Order: sequence, then C-alpha cells, then structure tokens
Amino acid sequence: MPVDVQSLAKRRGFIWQSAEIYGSMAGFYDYGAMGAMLKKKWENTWLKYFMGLDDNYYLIDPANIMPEAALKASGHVDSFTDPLVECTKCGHAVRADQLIEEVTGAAAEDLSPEQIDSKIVELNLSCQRCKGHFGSAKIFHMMFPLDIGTKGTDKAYLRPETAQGAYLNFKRHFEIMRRKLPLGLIVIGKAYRNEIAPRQGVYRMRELIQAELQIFMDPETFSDELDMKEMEGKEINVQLVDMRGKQDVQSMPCRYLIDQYKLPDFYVYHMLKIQEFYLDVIRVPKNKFRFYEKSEKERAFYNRVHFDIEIDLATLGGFKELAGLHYRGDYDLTKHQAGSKESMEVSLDGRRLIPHVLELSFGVDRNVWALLDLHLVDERTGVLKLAPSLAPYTFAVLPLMRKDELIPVAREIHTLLKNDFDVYYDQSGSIGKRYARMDEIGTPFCITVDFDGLEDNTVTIRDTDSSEQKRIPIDELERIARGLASGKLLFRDLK
RNA sequence: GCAGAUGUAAUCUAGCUGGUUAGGAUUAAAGCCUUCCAAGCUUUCAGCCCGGGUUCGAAUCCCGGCAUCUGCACCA
Repeated sequence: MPVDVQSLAKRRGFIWQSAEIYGSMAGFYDYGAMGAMLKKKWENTWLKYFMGLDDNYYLIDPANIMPEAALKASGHVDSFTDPLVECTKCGHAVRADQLIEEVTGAAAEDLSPEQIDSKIVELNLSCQRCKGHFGSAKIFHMMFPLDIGTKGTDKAYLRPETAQGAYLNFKRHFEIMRRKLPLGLIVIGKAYRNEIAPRQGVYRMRELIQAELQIFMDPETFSDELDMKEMEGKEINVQLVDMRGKQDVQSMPCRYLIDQYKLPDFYVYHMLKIQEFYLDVIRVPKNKFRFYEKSEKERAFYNRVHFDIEIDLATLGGFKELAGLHYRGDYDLTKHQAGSKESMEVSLDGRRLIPHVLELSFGVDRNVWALLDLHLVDERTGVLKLAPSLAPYTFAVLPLMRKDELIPVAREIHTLLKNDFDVYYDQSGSIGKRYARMDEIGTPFCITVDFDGLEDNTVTIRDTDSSEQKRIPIDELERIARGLASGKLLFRDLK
C-alpha cells in the first residue's frame, strides 16, 4: 500500500480539517500533536535564520484585528473585494464586474456599486438562470468584518496579511531601536481571507499563518550594509518571465542577475539567503526549488520587483508558491503616512526619507506541508526524513524488548534526556514496529537499550535516514545527543 | 460560486440492481512469544457524512445541506 501524505498527516497527528465532527468548514485546518510541534520547529528554524541576517532585526507580535482606517489606508478596504449582484428571484449570485465585462467587453473592475447598478439598468441585464431582476450591487469583502464594542460602531477587520502590523509599528520601533536602518520587523502569526472557494488542502486557507520579515531600509545605503562578497561565484535557481514554457528552472549567477538582468543587488543578496535557507537548512532538493519571476501584469503595481519562491510538490502537482520576495518601495509607509497623518519620514545623516520596504513573506502552513511532501519516502512504510531541528521528536528511547532488565535503564535514559530534548518513549510491541512508528513521524534518532548494553553500559543509536546503528557509551550519550540535535555532529561521523 | 464525480471504523477499502449478524486489510490496546527493523498466535476497541423523504424495511433509492476531488471561475 503506497503511503499517502494526507492520510499519514491525519493518522499520525499532523494536520486535518477543522471541526471534523461537525462536518468541517472549507479552508480551516487544525494542527494535531505532531503537526503543532513540527510547525513550531519550522517557525523557530525560520526565525533563527532570518532574524540572524542582521543585528537590527526583531520579532514583534501585533494584534490580529485592525481598525478599518488602517486597512483603508493600505488599500485593502477598497481593492480586496469583489462586487456581487444577486438575483431577487432565484438568489443566484454573480460577479457584477465580470457580468458587465462579458456584455460590454470593457474592463469594469473599478466600478462603484452605484455605477454597477446603473450599468445593469442601462444594459438591461437579467439573471442568466431565471431571467429575474438583479438586486443592487453589494461589495463582497475578502476580509472578515467585525463590529467592535457594544454598539458595534467601531468597524474593524481580521487582518488579511501580517505585514500591515509591522508597517503600523515601524515608527515606534525605529525610535525604540535607536533610529537605525535597516530595521527588520518580523511577524509570525495568523492572517484571514474569506476565500470564495478554498481548494487544494492547506494550499489555500481562510485562516493561515504567515511568517514575514519586513526590512525597512534606505535604498541608497542598504547594499553597503550587506556582505556582497557572499554572492561571488554563487548561482540562483530562477525561472524568468521569458523562460516560461521553455525551461522550468535555470541556475544563474548572482552577478548576471545584478549586472545584466538589472535586479537591485540587495534584492539578489536576499534571493541567495532564501535559497540557502531552503537548500541547506530545510534540505529541499536543488532541482525542486526556484524563484519564479512575476510579470508586470501579474504583480501588484507597488511591487517594483517580485519573485515567488516555488517548490515542486508532488501532492500539489508541481511547482507551488511557498513564499515571496517583494521590493515594495515606499508604498506602504507613504500610504500609512497619508492615512494616519503621522509622518513616516526619518532623518539619517542629514538626509530625510521615507524608508523603502523589502518584504520576505512566507506561508507557514504551505511550508509545513512541504516538509511532509518532500521528506516522506515510501519504503514499504512511510519514512519521514526530517532534519533533527525540524522533527517533532528528536529522539526516541526504546528498550529492545519488554523485559524487566531493560525497562528501568530505558526509563532512566528517557528521564536524563527529556529535560533538554523532545524525546518519545515506547516499550510496546516489537522493536521493528516501534522503529517504523518513529520513521512515520520523522524522529531522526532511536536510542535502544539492549542486553549487550547492560553488560558494558552502552546503548545503540539508530539513524532514521540510513537505518544504520552505532553503539555508544551511556556516559557520552548527553554530549552526543546535544551534537546530533544541533546538527553540529553528524551521525555518519560517530565512531 | 458553476458543472460533474465521490463520501462506509484511526487509515485504506468490499457491499450500493433495497432485506448482510455491514466483510476484509492495516493501525491501536491487552497478553503470549521474541536478543534489532511493521514476524507469529490469542483477545479487544471501533464504522455506513448530517437532516429529511419514499418503503413493511434504506449504507443502498429520492431531496436538501456539509465536505472532498476534477474542470471552469476566483486567488488586491
């Protein structure tokens, strides 16, 4: 029986649809015991890596609910919407702008509800199903609206992206962190979008987790802060716009992208950092990773440069967007300056400027799913080959058999390790079955107490990647465990 | 949201031309056995998506809802 990612995710406690016992709601998912740990470790790994890019990068945690005024200023209230008209007779709802576009052939995207109503009268449009009359146009918000307070008069929304919380906090953090650029604000948290038709599992959700680094910087000096030498001789996997249909991925030198393709050098620098994160830290196979350039038409107008980060995922049928790198210019702070009437200008070395934003935006749920998709190897049973830093449990402690001589020693080792590491203990069934269980949840190392070990105070350590074992003294277990867990010591280097 | 298909233990699935004690496999739990990779034996737990209707009788037929998959649309 082939191992199916989705059923393993359910069976072993990673992720499944929310509110199952009530029949579920599309677009909402719950993380279970293994999934919550896996997600936390992905987030921690991500945070450590990206916060480490500069001493002036920080984790913050803004509110999930935002006042209407802020989202009005950001543009979401007006453009994160679809106009709908509903038939008064049969209740059939259609996109009003598309309806008008179909008939007139002209773009109707920017029409107000009033304009749509008069267009419908003018063109004498009626319901395609029952020929009934259309009611007046209503705006369907992709944001979830909320009424705050007893009278419900304070309009607010669940945030559609975490980025806005960082922009709203920029001015204060610039002050708190002693007026330096670049300043990085990181948010890991939920965002909410009322998707019309969520599909493809966790790929499109109505409640999703984002991990974002917003770098506020001076475009004229930002490059000076970065170690550009790191890019020498390095190549980046890309699919540029004009490669579409010809080539899925091509490896291109950083220098080419900067000198010939005219991308800003700080942008390419961050492409390289993101690529290193995926290839070295997350262990994505090189041929399954690429930056996908968005054409001018596809990207939002305020994004000066926009590549998606895509990974080839079997469960989702090809390269899929897992993150984005967006050079947004000064669009966001300028908008919030206008909306809030608070100056976003900063003064540095006698220069005054509104900082530009380079945004590194990651979809956490998609990335966690990708871990399962990429690392689940089907070897008669499922084997999840996760890096020690990502696995829900780093170690399992197992007595070879359920025997009175072995169990106390195994218990003791479990106690020894569990304060410092995530350790699973299991003594039921056969040893093979217990290894298989650990394989399925991606535990990289199994420590087994056997009869030989009782004689000479040793245990064996089994490596999930290779299923090989080595014997080590119990005295050295803590030191070795620390090395293996941190990745500083590799299993193959153990004697 | 539209069209089509689908929905049976934790997982995978048989039954679905109406009457079955709803069958199997895997998993899980308990025990026996077992000196390293889902072995074997015994036992146990557990199921027809939800709500109506037709019928003497519904997992099976009909209607509605919810969900999933595929295509279209959507994805500032």
